[in-house]
Amino acid sequence: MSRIPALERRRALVDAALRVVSRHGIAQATTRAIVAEAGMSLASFHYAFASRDELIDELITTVVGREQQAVLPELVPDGDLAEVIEAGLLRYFEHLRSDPEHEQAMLELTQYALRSPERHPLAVQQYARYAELAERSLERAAGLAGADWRVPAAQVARVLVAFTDGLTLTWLVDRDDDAARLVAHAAADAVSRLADVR
Amino acid sequence: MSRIPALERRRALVDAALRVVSRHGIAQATTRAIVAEAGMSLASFHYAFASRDELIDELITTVVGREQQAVLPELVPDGDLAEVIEAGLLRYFEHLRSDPEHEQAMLELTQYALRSPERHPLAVQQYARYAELAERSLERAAGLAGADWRVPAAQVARVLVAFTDGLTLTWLVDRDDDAARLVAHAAADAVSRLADVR
DNA sequence: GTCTATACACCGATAGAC
DNA sequence: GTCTATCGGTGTATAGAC
Repeated sequence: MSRIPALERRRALVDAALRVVSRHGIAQATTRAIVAEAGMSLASFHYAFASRDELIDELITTVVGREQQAVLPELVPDGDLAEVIEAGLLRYFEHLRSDPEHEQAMLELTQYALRSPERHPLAVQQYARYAELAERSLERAAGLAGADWRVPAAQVARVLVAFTDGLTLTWLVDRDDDAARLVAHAAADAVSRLADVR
Repeated sequence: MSRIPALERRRALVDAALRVVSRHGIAQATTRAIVAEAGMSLASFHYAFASRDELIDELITTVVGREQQAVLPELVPDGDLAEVIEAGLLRYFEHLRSDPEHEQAMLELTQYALRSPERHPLAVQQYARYAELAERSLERAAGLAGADWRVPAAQVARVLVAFTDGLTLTWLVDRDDDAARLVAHAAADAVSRLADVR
């Protein structure tokens, strides 16, 4: 068989790599650990990927797209703008609580990418995706609540991404649900004030 | 000489380790790289520390205390509460801009600590210190601006720490100064609304 | 106490049998 | 195409000369 098995193999290895990074961190995600998780031999790895770095690159890029649905999903059309945004943030928070290791893995992959000039663009692209997704949600939220952004929505989106990151990181450290919900509430309030009610 | 040289050696190694982590990331902070940075031999390392992990633990704890001054310094007594807080956040942001690698190193050390049960408490302690420091600043800020916190100041402090982290992480990725300043402004606005003016 | 030399485990990557 | 066996390199840690 020519190419499709190789692609499936790559996919299986990327999935296995994500599981290993989630469970044990990127430092422990050696090629050996990854092929063990995927139930393959070491040589099969290098048949599918030229190097470990190549797999990590693919892991970073593919994993971002996969998570797009969960991070900022459909907004509930009840309430004013702040409430709509807060509901979105709380929904993300529940996603974080249900799979903390996954978000921890995402943070580690980001910081890993920041450490090499060749991979830094991957992190930039990753955050651009986040911001793009947040922007669309914010525009829908403003539409639902009958408001208009005073600041460009793209910039508001960056603020929202920053708040989400801060919530994630601090919660991963202290696991304080109340504090996280307070962050969500305060962040939603702050972001909503960047819009005018029509 | 008996003990003081050993302590000085430990200090020199911790300093060297921080420089290596800042420049190249924790993954590259091998014992070899650290002793090279400190100008020592490999054996000298294990005379001062039982293991690499022991040094990393000491690095995490000592480095937190050192940075306390810079993170949230004296507040300027002009303006209302939001302005006072924003000035503090912007001051932190200038600190971040002046030495990005140091803050990146702090984030990496935190995430490193999160990955092992024995070290997780170090991260908790680290963030407790941050929160404690932020709490004192917030109380002084409320005093200056003539306001009272509706929510316990300790909880407000956690929100502020989360916002600071989010600002740090997103700026390290995109290096967008305007976006970071917008985050600072929005965060200061949000946090200030958790207080009542007297 | 401080060095050089080295033990031993594990890393990424590859050769070569099948 | 897929495996086992292995290479060359580097990691942490230590032994032993000085």
